[in-house]
Amino acid sequence: MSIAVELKVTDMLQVAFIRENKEDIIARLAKRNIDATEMLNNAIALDEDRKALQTKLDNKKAESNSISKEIGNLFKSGETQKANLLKEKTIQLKEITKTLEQELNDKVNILTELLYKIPNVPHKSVPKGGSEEDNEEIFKEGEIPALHSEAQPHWELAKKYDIIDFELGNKITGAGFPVYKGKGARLQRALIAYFLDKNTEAGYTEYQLPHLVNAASCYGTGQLPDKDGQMYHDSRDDLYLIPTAEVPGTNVFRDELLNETDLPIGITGYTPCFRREAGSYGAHVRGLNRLHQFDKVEIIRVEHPNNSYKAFDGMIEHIKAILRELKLPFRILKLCGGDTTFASALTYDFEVFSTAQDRWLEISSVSNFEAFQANRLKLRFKNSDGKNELCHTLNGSSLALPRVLAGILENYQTENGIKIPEVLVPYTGFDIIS
RNA sequence: GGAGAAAUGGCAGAGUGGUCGAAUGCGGCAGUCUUGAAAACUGUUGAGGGUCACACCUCCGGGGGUUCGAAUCCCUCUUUCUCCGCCA
Repeated sequence: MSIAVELKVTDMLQVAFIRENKEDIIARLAKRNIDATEMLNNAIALDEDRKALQTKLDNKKAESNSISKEIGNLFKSGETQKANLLKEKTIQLKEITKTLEQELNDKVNILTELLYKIPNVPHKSVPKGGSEEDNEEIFKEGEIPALHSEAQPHWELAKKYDIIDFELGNKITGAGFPVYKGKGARLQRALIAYFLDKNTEAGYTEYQLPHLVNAASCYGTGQLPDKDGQMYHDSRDDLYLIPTAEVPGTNVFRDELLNETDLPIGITGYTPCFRREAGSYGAHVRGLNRLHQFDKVEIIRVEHPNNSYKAFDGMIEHIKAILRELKLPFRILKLCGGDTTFASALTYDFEVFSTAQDRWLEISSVSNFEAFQANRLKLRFKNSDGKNELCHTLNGSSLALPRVLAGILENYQTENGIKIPEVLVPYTGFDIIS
């Protein structure tokens, strides 16, 4: 199915932006190691064609409209013969408009499909780079604990204390679908409740969202067409299992026209996330490091464009505060162009140090999408001039469960068992797993 | 699953073939009044394409059809509501 048909996209706002900022866009997309010159030129050329066709068609329609009006008047004044003569003429016009319409449609489809493949333009501050090697560490905090000599990675601990069963998940579903048991399950639930509480305290409204979404929602946030194949898809009903709460959460605002005073909006929600992770394998995907199904609490913001980067900073501080409370050593990376996701203009990743694995684990990703998603979502607000303007959208994990859990298990392990971070004890009801 | 009703601008809600992009109300914006605000009154206010600006074109849930002409008639899909049935 064509994308344009799926989404009824007629909005060409993006092309106007491309035309005016072509050089700047090319320079910035170069940070993603993409040479967009040809793509942008194509888009502009296609749009020129589109306009020409549109004008031609419009003129034919105008002609046809005025004749119809005339016919109406002739019938009223009883000049039937004249009217019938004119009818002949409109029939010819109809043929012409029909072909033009078809041509225009095809053109729009090609253009729309092209536009959907252009990723967001990175923020000025984003470093150029092709892979995670080029990410910039911009912040680091917390002490890396000195573990006892028998310290183990979390998958060994999970087995030892019988709190996560990877093999059982294998039987029931397949690899990457672990089963949490006993205190493991309880700890998981505690973390979810704790994160949601922290987020609502910070002013986010809690939502419970659908775990399956339609294709339009996936286009809205940019998972389609970019991530087709990475999502689980039910072809019978053409629904996708959500890869993140970002998709249903941001699509709450699809096709909305807000008042300026409605902004900012912040929502939070817990959902499981489903990812096919096609193509990933190896030692780094052991245990909880990479799963097909995992839990995550997400925060999502809709902001006035003038305020979105300030809001971004606020989200970073919010997540810092949570990690401080959990007393986990963490660092923040500014992602380089190549590592920044398709829809994002600026992304910071939070990583927790896993002492037993001696490596950093990504536990949160905070992004400002600027108007990229809003353009696809048709999410606008009426500004003080009375004009409709695109909002900015942001989101971040607050937080992703499995690796936080891995970090806790590994960093809090002692010879007597795994201690529970103080702030979680009210939620778990126990203070050690032994 | 069965029967019926409905889908119109930011919201509510009129409109059954040309004079309808669409009454009216609310909301928004501007003004009068006020020290300021509220109330009241006056004016203004759908979206997109296109243009230097006009003109012009498109949009009344989606798609298709009838007609010279469709918000209005027909078909179809989707969604919502009411009643009945079933059910965690």
